[in-house]
Amino acid sequence: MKVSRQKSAENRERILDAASRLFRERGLAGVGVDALSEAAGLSHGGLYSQFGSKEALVAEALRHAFAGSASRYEGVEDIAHYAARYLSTAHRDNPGGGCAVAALASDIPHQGDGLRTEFTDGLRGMIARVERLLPEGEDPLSVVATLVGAMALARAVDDPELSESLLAAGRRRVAG
Amino acid sequence: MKVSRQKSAENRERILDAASRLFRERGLAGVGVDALSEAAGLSHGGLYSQFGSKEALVAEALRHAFAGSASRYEGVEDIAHYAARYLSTAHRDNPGGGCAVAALASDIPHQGDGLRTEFTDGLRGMIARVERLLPEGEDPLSVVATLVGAMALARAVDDPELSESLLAAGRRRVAG
DNA sequence: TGTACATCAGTGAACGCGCGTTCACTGATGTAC
DNA sequence: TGTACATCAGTGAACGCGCGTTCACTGATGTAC
Repeated sequence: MKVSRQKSAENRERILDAASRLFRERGLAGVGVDALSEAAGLSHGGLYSQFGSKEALVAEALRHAFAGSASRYEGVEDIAHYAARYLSTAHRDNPGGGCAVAALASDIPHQGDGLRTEFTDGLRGMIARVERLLPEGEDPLSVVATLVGAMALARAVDDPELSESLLAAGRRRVAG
Repeated sequence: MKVSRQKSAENRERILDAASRLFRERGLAGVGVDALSEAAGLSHGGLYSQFGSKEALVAEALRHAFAGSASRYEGVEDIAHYAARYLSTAHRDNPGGGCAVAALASDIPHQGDGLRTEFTDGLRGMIARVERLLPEGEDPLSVVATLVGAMALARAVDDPELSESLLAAGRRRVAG
């Protein structure tokens, strides 16, 4: 059955919310079209009528995730505060609602050009956000590398103590 | 047909070489059993007779990759030299022969306990290697986070200039 | 050293399954008059 | 405002395909005598 324009727009938003969360939680290859449509409360056909292909949906979901990241650090005014929030256990334990760069970094090299461009744009946004908080002359690229690396490793290891140490070491290194 | 013990051991080694390379190049989910056995020159049945399951093979291949990493930095005597080699374009462009930590970091959180333990062991090896090169009091964890983060991002972005800058920024940060 | 035979690494057909995608269809929406 | 009808978001069955895995079989190896 047809559905009102507003309802359709709501459905689209619901798909993107679910997709961007699931992709960050389980990786791009770890979420199928069925899981995506079920999480959004539609049949997979409905999802195809909105996005046309899984790859197109992934690209939009990635942009959606980056838009959320941009707003999440708005009130932050110094790099120590940023690092404390980024390298927190709360962020580590909530990849689905967190930074898409840290969640998907090693997935991206195996993806198509469109996705890599989307990812690069999102990373540039993070770099710009960090740069505004740094003293003149400090390189935002190495700070971002440290933040992303520490978070990715803290999520990967199976030793909680080592995980905490990685976060703490990253915070110290970045905040000086 | 049966095969001599030596031939069988050679086959096992050949499978592990191919698997550890392919997994680092395409990710754990990106390589199927057929691709693995073809790369090693066996049927997939032969692969199963050696390893029993894909997950068991992945675990052994990961250990195999880490063993290679351990030997690759043997001659290195200071951290600047280590960083220059690790954050080189040669390493960036050869993930299949490079560091498994950087290649697989964000794959690992979605894997079973055995693999996470294997990964954690490999990461500890890298941390120990870095620690030996650092001056007293410097934290090897933040150095490793910077190295891994810079490499993962340099491989992910689609802008060659940004990629080079990420490597260079990491080298500067680590080497002082 | 030579013969008989059990072993078992490797073969290849077949399995069920979930993947991404297609498509004929439905029926409320929203437009034309 | 009321009626007629074209639109199109969403449904659900079906598709081919590649996945990981199983298993009856093969035949050279390596052992027992």
